[in-house]
Amino acid sequence: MLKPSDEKYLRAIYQISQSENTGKSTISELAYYLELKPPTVLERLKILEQEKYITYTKTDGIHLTRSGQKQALNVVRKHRIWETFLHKVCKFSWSEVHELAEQLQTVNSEKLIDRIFMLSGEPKFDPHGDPIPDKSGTLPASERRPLLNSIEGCRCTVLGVNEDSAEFLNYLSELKIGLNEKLVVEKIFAFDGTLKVRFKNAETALLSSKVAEKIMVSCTKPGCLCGK
Amino acid sequence: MLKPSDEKYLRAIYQISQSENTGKSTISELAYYLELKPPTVLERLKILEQEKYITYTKTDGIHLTRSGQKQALNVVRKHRIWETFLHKVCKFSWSEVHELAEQLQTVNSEKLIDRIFMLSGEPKFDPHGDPIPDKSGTLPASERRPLLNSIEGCRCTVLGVNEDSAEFLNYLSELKIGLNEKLVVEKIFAFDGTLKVRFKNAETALLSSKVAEKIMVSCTKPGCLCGK
DNA sequence: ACAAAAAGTTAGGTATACCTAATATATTTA
DNA sequence: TAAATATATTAGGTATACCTAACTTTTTGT
Ligand SMILES: [Mn+2]
Ligand SMILES: [Mn+2]
Ligand SMILES: [Mn+2]
Ligand SMILES: [Mn+2]
Repeated sequence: MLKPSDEKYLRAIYQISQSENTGKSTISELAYYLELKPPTVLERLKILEQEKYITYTKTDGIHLTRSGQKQALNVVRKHRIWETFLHKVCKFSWSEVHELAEQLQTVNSEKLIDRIFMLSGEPKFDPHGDPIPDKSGTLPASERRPLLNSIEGCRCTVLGVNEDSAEFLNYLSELKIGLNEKLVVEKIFAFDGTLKVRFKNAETALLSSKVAEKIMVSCTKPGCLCGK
Repeated sequence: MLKPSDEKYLRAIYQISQSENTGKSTISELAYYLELKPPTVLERLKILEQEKYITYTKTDGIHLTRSGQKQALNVVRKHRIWETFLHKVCKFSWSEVHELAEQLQTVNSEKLIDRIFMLSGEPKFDPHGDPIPDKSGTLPASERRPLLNSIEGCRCTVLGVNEDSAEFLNYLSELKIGLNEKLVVEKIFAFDGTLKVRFKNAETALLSSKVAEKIMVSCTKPGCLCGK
């Protein structure tokens, strides 16, 4: 049985590997993500390596083994189910659920996860639009891509975000960007990559490339070239 | 803010003080209850004493201070609300909820407790019949007493139990004793205090004094002398 | 009242999970 | 390519939460 702290590490490694296109993570990234210092992380990685959940070499970085991947997906499942439950059933806001789910995900009962998943209506995606793995670790398909990869004219639906910090999520509220929001990419300013988007209600907003990179969307304009 | 482990100690001290009629607890009782060794407990008590949650002297045992009592009641509140939620909303059985609630009670969010309390229908008693303190620490009134204190002829309703071990709760299921069950004390055998009780459906059971001591009831026979 | 048993206490030890400071190794960048 | 910078590693330290073994004090039974 995994310790709560193992679960944190494996989920973090999984998340970082996902957001990087390299599929790996490094000690300093992990340390930053977990709010720990590099020596602490290194020490722990050695144990996770002994336990065969990861491989680590300086040159190749940190990779999940098959077994580690399976464990990580299970933690991700628990985390996202709790987030969904908190949002749908307990009526917490989009930006409150992550922190609470971090605490709740440590509770050790598959039966409990099953029940709260049922109570939440067994959805495929969490309140941030992230896919919920099934028990075998399979993720439901989606055509998510960063809003940043848009071309002018894209009609997108906001599926989720790639960052969980309250700071970021509150900023999105400020910008009036919410889950399942539809928006049109009206203009892209080549100078710094800023996007001008228009909402359903005809209001517009300017999004920096830093923000647009973290907003995950699917394009709904038929025949759009954004996905190449 | 209390550490999870402080909360465990304070709840344990509260529970023991309640079940003893002396209103205090001792190191070895606590150690037994928490499944720890006496030196571990002693070490911790010194810290809890420094933090002004308890007083401890060898002669007088362990007492909660006013502040400790307040904290303890809050933990009890969280614990019993989780138990209620697990039973009523998640459909866990009477005997499963305690262990899970021990894990869940450590989660730190008053708002979450409020929400799940609401989802459970804001009841006054938990699935074991124990009263749920309100936010100020006030317990709803009830005339609970151990079944053991009965006299022959008592008509009782089972309100709860004084022990949470799965072993005990499963034994009760075996004996067909459940919450809100009505029973009549038909005979008390002076030799060892064993009680013969009769259920609504006319079946009977023999309960050892050890079991009867832990079953909490209220007597519903008008003018019964059991309560003196 | 005294021996035996129980409860409490002290001393010293382990494992975990974190840290800082110093050093070594890679990677940038001028 | 050499210096500057970033990243990884080693060494050694702290706090917490547990333990056993040995000793002391208190309670209990005869
Ligand atoms: Mn999250
Ligand atoms: Mn999420
Ligand atoms: Mn309980
Ligand atoms: Mn209970």
